[in-house]
Amino acid sequence: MPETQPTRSERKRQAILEAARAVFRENGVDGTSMDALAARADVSKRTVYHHFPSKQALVRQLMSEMWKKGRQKIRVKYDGSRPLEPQLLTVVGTEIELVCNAEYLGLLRVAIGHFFYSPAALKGEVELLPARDTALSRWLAAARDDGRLDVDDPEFAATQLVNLVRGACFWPQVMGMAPIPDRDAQRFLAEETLAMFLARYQPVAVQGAQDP
Amino acid sequence: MPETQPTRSERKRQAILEAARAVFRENGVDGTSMDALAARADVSKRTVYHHFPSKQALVRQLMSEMWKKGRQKIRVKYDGSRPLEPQLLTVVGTEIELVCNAEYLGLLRVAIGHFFYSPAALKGEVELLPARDTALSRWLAAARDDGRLDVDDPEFAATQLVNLVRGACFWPQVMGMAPIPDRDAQRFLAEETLAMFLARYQPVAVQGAQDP
DNA sequence: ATGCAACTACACTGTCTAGTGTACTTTTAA
DNA sequence: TTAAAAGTACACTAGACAGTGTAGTTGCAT
Repeated sequence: MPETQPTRSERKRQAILEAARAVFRENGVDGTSMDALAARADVSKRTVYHHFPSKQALVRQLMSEMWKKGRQKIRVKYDGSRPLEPQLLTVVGTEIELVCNAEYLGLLRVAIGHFFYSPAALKGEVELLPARDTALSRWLAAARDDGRLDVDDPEFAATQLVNLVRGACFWPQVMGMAPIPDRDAQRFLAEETLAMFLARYQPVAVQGAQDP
Repeated sequence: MPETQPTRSERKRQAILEAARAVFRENGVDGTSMDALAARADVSKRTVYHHFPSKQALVRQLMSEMWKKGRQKIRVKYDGSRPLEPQLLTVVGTEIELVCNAEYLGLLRVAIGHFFYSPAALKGEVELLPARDTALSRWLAAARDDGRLDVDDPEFAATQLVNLVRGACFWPQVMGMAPIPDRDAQRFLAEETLAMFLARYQPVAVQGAQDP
């Protein structure tokens, strides 16, 4: 059988969603007419309305896609038996990876642009990120209770950490003012972020090495 | 003479600008009709068009106000004869103050919302901030050449510094997702930012104190 | 082949809004 | 006082756009 498994209807539907992702990211929801969207998807406007009852519904579909993506791998479990640095590097690396995902970033841009003037709605849509914050702050609190970090306020420290990341590879990209960093730049950012964070919060070694 | 010095015309003009600042910040330029704006300014729509030939012109006026505000006090001069910490604290404090100014922040929100989908225009309008970045990175380079900071890449270090600030008191406020921090919170942020930055980049003291 | 669901072209409605025209009133400056 | 400048109310034009109605066409499963 040829690779074109999905039915024509399904293909059209995907073309519409694909076009919506692209054109909403570029010009915004309000900046895109349904006529323009249909043209971009190479589909008649009537077909768009066949698949989605309204523009709002189309937007909601994209939002729920994004929401699913954002929920992946929040698991950050503190492990007292493993050295601190590689654990934290994994956490930071995961955060960077998520946020450097082109499709996720694009959808987030759509959401932020669309809800810029509805702070309540925006807060709701973007609060998958803060959910990660609290996971991180719990991790930090665990490390502190274990005597391996010198943080007074794990919540504040967590926001410092994510601010170092997001300032470099989230906000500029959401604003469309900088390209997504490549692998090397991501690795560099992770390492430097970790270095700064540990310089601030890792207890000074009392005598010998902590991890032999 | 009574305190009402300015002419009626001037008062109307100011009322229009004031209303524009408020209503554009809340609902965006595109989300605000000229009728709504006139009503908010308690002025007839025709009067708005007496003072400003078009909506665009009104927006431009607000942008140029913002631009003027943003240009103030970029002077960061490295002084080899003064201790490092208070100098840098001043720099960080100034950055925080600017960015916590309600009116400036409001105008920047208008600009960002308005130009969100015109990255080129947005870049132009917001690049007063990056101008500050390079001033800061020159400062850091000077401190390094003086042997008082251990930075390899002053530009990167500068963005780390401003990211710590902006992640806390710029982006959330521009997005309308957090209130402007009060004096105490600003001071706390400045101190913690400085502490983290110096923990990372201040050379370890070789023997005695560096500043007696 | 045939019937149905999906698709297309296109005309159309209703609403919103930037900006204008006009006739009249109020403020201000000479 | 008076004339011009500024302001007001309100009706209006023109364009954009979400969404609908319709009549006819295409793809596909039986």
